[in-house]
Amino acid sequence: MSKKDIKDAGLKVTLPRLQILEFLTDHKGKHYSAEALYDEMKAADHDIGLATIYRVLNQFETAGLVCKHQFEENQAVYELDTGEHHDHMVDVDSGKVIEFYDAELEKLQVKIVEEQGYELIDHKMVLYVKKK
Amino acid sequence: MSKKDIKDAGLKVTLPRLQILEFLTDHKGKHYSAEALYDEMKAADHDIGLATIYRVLNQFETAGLVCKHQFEENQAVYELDTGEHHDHMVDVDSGKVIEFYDAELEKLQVKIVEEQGYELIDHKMVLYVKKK
DNA sequence: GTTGCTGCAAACGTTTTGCAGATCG
DNA sequence: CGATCTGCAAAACGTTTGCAGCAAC
Repeated sequence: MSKKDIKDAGLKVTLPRLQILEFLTDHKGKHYSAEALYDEMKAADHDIGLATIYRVLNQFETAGLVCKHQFEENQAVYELDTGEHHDHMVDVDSGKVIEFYDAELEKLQVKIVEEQGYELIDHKMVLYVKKK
Repeated sequence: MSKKDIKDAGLKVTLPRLQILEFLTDHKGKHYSAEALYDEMKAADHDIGLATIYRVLNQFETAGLVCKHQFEENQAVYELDTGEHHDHMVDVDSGKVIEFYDAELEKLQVKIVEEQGYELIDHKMVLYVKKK
């Protein structure tokens, strides 16, 4: 139902937006940098400029269609937002990203911030790991 | 014991390095961007080029003398590494950074990665919070 | 037809680098 | 004195933006 999602975001349903959203939908759980997505689009014979990729990803992020992460400090990556919150571990050897969700961890975070008199708005968590 | 730390890192004890390390030592637990540090050095009448600040911070990070964090996605900040691990929460209204350590949280992370057959190498965690 | 979108190239802010001269040991 | 370091300016990097033409509705 990608067209509807774009429309609901108050955006025109254009070819670049459809193609990007379709690609991310077909690759749920995978993470792409703007540049990587640019190459993927080119490989699929979709001629989209890099600037458009950035613009569309930002719009999609605002609309809650994609999530943006910063696993490496110099480049952001994006993935489709499926609505199911999860955190990530990155295998430092292979670069592989593993998604996980841990209810206890989520609860603990709320507890920690409340102990300090705060309310949890958002969090960022990446575990860097290595195969045993 | 700042001179010794610099020497132990295999670096020459130069004025810029001493002045930067001294400043960070005098401001434990505070976080500075390279640019902010540059301004602080200028304010203290220490004429250090921005490129040198970056170079020295990178060398200090490699040597384990300072920690680098990415609270906002466009600018890294540095703080003295006191050897005591801690995580951070950022007040989204004031920008204030609060350090905390939670043993349970640390244990839980190890448990989570071990369940997946991994070993925890490092982690990155920032809680974005708001006063209640 | 009007509005909003796209591509291109140029601009941006942060960080890195090449190099000639200065400093450390 | 030799090795390393510094400052400067220029380059590099990922990302954003201005603008003229194009696509969507």
